[in-house]
Amino acid sequence: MKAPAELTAKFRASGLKVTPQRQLLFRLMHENKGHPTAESLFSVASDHMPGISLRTVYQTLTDLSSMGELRLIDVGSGATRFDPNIDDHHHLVCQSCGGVRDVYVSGSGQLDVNELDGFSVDTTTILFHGLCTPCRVTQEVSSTVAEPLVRISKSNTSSKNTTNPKERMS
Amino acid sequence: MKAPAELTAKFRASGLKVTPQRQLLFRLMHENKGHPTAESLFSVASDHMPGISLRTVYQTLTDLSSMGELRLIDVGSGATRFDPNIDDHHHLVCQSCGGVRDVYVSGSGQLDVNELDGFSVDTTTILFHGLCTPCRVTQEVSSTVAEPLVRISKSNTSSKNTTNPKERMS
DNA sequence: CTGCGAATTAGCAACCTGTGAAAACTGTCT
DNA sequence: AGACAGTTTTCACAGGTTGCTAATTCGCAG
Ligand SMILES: [Mn+2]
Ligand SMILES: [Mn+2]
Ligand SMILES: [Zn+2]
Ligand SMILES: [Zn+2]
Repeated sequence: MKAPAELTAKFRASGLKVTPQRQLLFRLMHENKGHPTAESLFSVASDHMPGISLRTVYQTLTDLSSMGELRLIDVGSGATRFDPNIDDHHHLVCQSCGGVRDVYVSGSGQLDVNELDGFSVDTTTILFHGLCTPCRVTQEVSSTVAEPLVRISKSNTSSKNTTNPKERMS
Repeated sequence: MKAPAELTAKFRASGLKVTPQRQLLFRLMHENKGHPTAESLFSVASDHMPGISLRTVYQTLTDLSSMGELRLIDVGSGATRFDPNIDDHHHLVCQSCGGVRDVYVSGSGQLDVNELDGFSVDTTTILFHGLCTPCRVTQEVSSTVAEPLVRISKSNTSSKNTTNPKERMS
């Protein structure tokens, strides 16, 4: 995403006003290396500017995206994610923690598609679903240790073992 | 998706009962060549069995999907779509009418991904966004005819020209 | 055939994400 | 400074999906 100063100029040039809320969001997104949801960005923005509304966050983000300064991505996790990276890239999505990471793919243009049959492709989005390293590790551990086959114990010790990798894939 | 008879067996083997509702849904999905939403399937099911509940449709579809007989796909159009085709395939999504069509892609395994960096890929989903033939045609037409550059006319003839291709891509 | 436990239904409530609308507010231009 | 158009905020609400409960039905193992 462009720097706040450039966005400011671009907004004004488009007849859009540059408000403190927008400036804040310009900055937060510009500095952002991840793929925040509106809600998570709202939460961060609220720390800097209490009182800002979620509606404004949505508004500004969709403005930015329709100006091509931002990409909207949907990894199927419910909420739309906003991507400050507008390079041609794709995403890794961890099935365990939900983390999303950028990935650059070569050869996506040479995909052999059958029965295109008149359909004209505009953009291609690729999602790689799998496990990020932290999640894969904890999974391996818990699978080697796994299930003590129910030894003694009177009341099945409620297995609240939903391992929480707390990784940073945002 | 497997045939109703096989699903019946599989359900019973899993200790699930085979009710008329489930049988109907087995059949409707088995015969389905598209990518229905829960709601649209509910609507069809209701014709055959008035009184069936949307809740049951959701229930059965998620049962089927967790048994691997069905795939859940999210093309970003709001509602989850249920795909009876569990072959390894991908989708064309029309940006104009929202239609979804199957497409078989070769070479998706040989995509060169940079910085995989420990992430282990399980499945890859590819969405080709673009225009289906009917939509492309009406779009071309309306763009060659398009915008008479405002000639005379007193009141800009309200361009209610949102062309409705009514195609069958479901 | 019977009985038990599962499944369905109806009628909600709740959740999440996102949008529409109205009223109050404020950036920007002159 | 003043006017006006664009913005923010708030609140309501829609769409999709799941959760819950109670009452009833029903599949199916024995
Ligand atoms: Mn990205
Ligand atoms: Mn499909
Ligand atoms: Zn992970
Ligand atoms: Zn179309």
